[in-house]
Amino acid sequence: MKRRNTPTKEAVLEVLTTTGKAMSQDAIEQEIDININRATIYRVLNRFCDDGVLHKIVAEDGKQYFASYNKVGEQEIAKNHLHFKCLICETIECLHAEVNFSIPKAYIVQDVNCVLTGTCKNCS
Amino acid sequence: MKRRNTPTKEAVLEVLTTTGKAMSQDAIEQEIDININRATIYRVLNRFCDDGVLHKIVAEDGKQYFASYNKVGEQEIAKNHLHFKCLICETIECLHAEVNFSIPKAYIVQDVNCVLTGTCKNCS
DNA sequence: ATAATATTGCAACATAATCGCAATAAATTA
DNA sequence: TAATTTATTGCGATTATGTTGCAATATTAT
Repeated sequence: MKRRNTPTKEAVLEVLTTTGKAMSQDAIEQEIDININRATIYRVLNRFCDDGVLHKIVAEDGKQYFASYNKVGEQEIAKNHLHFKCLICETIECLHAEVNFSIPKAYIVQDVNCVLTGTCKNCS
Repeated sequence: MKRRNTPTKEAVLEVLTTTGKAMSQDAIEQEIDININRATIYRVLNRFCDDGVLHKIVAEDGKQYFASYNKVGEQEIAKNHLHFKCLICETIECLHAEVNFSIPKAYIVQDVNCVLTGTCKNCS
């Protein structure tokens, strides 16, 4: 399905690439000047995920957070990376660090979803 | 607050220690013969978590899964361990494997929530 | 047996996320 | 530029997960 450029998409993507953090739908909505419907934001976010522009993280609060692979002024983040949720500033950050583990080789790993919780470098 | 023994608690704990898997509230409810209210199951599960008997995992579906630290006939599982969600049999398993990562020391890690997705040893 | 209070069931509530459908708007074509 | 196609949006309704208040019940201790 062909994509079209809309103010909504641009606004959503702009917020995420600027902060470089993983944000929830309502946090994104608050950061955008224009009014965008909740359902629309979710659809835009999910479409970006399908297209490999964004990725989705589910935190221990059960909510979905979305983050760009490209933060402005930084290198692109790897597909398999860690996430850090700070309990102080309540942001979720993508870390340039791989997750390592050793499990029996009978297991076939397709995806890694790893969220660390604690105090981030700005708040410690 | 003192705890009391009830049929509900026993039934819930029995299911989880027998399977050794992480289960959601509705999965637990289905496995129990007697009828137990949804809210009650959640309260029992959360109380067990508070008491360190169970632990809670949030999977990428945003749902909570609960697992015992002690599976019958197996060694106790460590606090910081991996979880594996099989896409075939749709179970969540606690793995006897630690998560390793290296991040800047400014970060203070309090908790690790790591769920691998793929095909488990029984389904591969 | 009685009293104290932990536990339960029920209903209501809160929140996250999705979906159908009609209206709108972007991109393509004439 | 105008017309056409169809991707996108907004709205409302819906689903699902999880929690909470409150009265009724059941467990434990006296």
